[in-house]
Amino acid sequence: MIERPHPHANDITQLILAVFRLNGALIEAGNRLGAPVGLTSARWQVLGVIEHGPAPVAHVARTMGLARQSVQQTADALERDGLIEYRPNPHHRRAKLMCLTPKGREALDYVQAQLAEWSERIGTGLDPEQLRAATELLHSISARVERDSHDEEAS
Amino acid sequence: MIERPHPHANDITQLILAVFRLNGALIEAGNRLGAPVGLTSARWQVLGVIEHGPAPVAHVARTMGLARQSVQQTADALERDGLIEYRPNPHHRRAKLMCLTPKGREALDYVQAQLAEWSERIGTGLDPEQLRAATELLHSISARVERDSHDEEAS
DNA sequence: ATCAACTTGACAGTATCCTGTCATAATGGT
DNA sequence: ACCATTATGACAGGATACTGTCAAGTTGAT
Repeated sequence: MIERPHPHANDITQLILAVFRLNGALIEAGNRLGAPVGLTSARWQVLGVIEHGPAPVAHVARTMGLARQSVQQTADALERDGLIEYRPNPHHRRAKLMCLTPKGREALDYVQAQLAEWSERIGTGLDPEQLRAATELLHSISARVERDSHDEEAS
Repeated sequence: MIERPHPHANDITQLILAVFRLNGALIEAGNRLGAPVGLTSARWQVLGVIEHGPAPVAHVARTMGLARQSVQQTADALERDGLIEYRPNPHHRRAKLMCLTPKGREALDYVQAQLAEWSERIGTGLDPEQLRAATELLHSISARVERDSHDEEAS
């Protein structure tokens, strides 16, 4: 009799705990990384989205998979700190464009340089195949979890 | 010439994004799961820790890897909702013990039953070997990230 | 026994995410 | 041209995490 793959609930639980833990560690690392230029994970991730061209808040939110309002808060903070500025949008009167200021550009450059070094430190010695396999597995689980949530809410 | 495993920064970035996405999906799923009995992910996870015996807030926080103060807020909310109650601790006058009330027990039972079904739905068809391999990889990355953060803060 | 160090809960403040709601701007079908 | 729908920013409020600080309880070294 051939056993169909059927993981114990425990295998999944362990993976979930590992995801929670890594998530926390990554956010903390991101905060440390941007701290010298006054950026947090949330803030430099927003800057990264408008790096190659201005965009309205709602567009950035969609790109990042966050609520419009969350990004709005972050963006307002970035404006207060002078890292971005809002400019009129020729195509939409309400949806002002978020633009990097020189100060924002400088801060983002710093973070990206730090991030490159960090990736190098973290990644050396890891097997690229395993990384890609794990990434694929996580995606497939995300898809299942999201679909399951969606199905339940429909029923 | 044998290539030493040396992942592109991109492989790591992709894994990080997958972790963020799955983390979000899991929290949302946990919230949905406990909603019928008024529990969120954060709350039933706390209940789970004191399931097999009362414990003070600080102990629960250590178990969960959270700050004492975060669990305190959750615990106070659980007490307001009548799911736990604080009892005097014979071994420590300040550190009151968090105890499940019957109402809390009932809610936790419900969540755990739901969780079992959920794990079943999510887990079927996944390869246990891959799950364990991914878990191990995530742990190893967590360890690297945490050690890296720790080293930087020391220097 | 005393005192320093640690632990604990409490309180204040902050960051980041969320939902809900509103008015205004843009869009598409009739 | 009109109107319903959708998109957007603004504002309010809540949940979950954090740090910092304080006073009180506990513990251990001397």
